[in-house]
Amino acid sequence: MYKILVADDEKNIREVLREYAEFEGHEVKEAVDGMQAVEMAKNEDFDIIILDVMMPKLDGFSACKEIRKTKNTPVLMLSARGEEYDKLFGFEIGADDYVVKPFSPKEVLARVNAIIKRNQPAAAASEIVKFEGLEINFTARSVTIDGEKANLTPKEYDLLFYLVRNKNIALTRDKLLSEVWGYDFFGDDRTIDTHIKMLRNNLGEYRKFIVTLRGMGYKFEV
Amino acid sequence: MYKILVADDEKNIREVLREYAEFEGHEVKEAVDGMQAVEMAKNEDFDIIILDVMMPKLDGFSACKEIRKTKNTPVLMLSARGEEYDKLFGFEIGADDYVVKPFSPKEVLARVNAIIKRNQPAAAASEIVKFEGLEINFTARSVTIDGEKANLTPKEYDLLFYLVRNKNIALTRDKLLSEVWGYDFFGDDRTIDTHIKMLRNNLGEYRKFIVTLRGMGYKFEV
DNA sequence: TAAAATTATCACATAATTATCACATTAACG
DNA sequence: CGTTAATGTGATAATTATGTGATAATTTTA
Repeated sequence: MYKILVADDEKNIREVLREYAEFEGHEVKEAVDGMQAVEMAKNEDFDIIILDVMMPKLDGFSACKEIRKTKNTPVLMLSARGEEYDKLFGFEIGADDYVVKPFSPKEVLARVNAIIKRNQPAAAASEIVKFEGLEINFTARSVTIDGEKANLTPKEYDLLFYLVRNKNIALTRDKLLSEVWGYDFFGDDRTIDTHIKMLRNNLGEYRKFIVTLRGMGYKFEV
Repeated sequence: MYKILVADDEKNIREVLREYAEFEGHEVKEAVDGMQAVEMAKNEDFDIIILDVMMPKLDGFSACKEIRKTKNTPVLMLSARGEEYDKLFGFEIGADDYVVKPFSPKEVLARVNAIIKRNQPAAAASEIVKFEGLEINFTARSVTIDGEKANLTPKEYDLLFYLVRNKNIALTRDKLLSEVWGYDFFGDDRTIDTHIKMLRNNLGEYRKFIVTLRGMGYKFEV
């Protein structure tokens, strides 16, 4: 889900883009002129801003320049057909892409997706592993169970992530304590057991991946 | 050493990748279309799979999806320049990275290494030995018998692991007691016999590897 | 600073493992 | 072949480890 700002003085343009974007699950805000667009862009973090070139109060190029002074939000410019010069100028001032009216909203959305992905290499490289319905996103530090977001505590994340990164490896309590709790933790071994218990409760049916190694510790087995 | 599957219908692509990968000490298998890639991926455990997007029979995306149904093997996609949407789609269906043709084999290998490192930091270090149908994984602290997971008790693991680590060496009861039970164990010699009995029961036909040395002790003989 | 959330510890319940014993079986040796 | 010593084995009591709910201590958040 992306947060998109659409700035255009034509109501029907804003609406057709909103309709398509919302259909794809994105959140859309609208601005009716360049000034308003700059204002909103400075106060909120958008994933992308769509700017019409011809707008009242402040044109698209100036708005883009202004926004770029404070933020690095990707910008897609819209303009009337044939204004080739505009296009070039658009790229010069740092627009990420350029679409000529009349456009197909589908194409605009495709470009929006392309720009955002291009600008967030982290999202593409995000480190995710999946074991059946258990999805673990190391980068986002999130876990989903059958698509549902799990709500783990920090220690539970740390413990699960360590187990998963060392999947299929027998881990002693000592090892877990020193790696997850830190070498300077001098508490009780059994603390681990309690956290394993809570983690298992949170993992539902996928608790099965955490196996007890009697007399030793635990491991994440897949 | 990684096990790599390269799936591409162009022979020269497969060969250049094979050459580089083998130079780095990896093992390479080839598939000439998507169907074959899926088949191979399901039957063997690769460390990474390199899929061309455009392949006969089954395209790279579909192959990736299909593989992901049963395995979590990392996938790197290859495609022709400019297919920007392909790239996005590739990430969407769970590819781990994406390289555009024409590529430098060096870059591909660098990415392969990066992906594998972040996916399995330790899997490559797994210490496993196999005697006929008896597989012993020291790292995972697990034993399988004809592919079936054995369920051993802690002492049974310790005893078996010690025997196997000292295979073909005669071990007296005293030695076993002090090494497996610990120097501070002052119990009965015969305790060992009982544990040998249970271990044998658990090993099924592979009990044959544990031989009795009358008047002495036991050894694991292969 | 108070309230909420998280974390560590404890105590008890439950389950699994272990050591020992008694008796059965086997091998070695004259 | 019979005797003897050693090993195999089933049963079981004793021990140990883990699961878990409750709660105290701590940290985070509002």
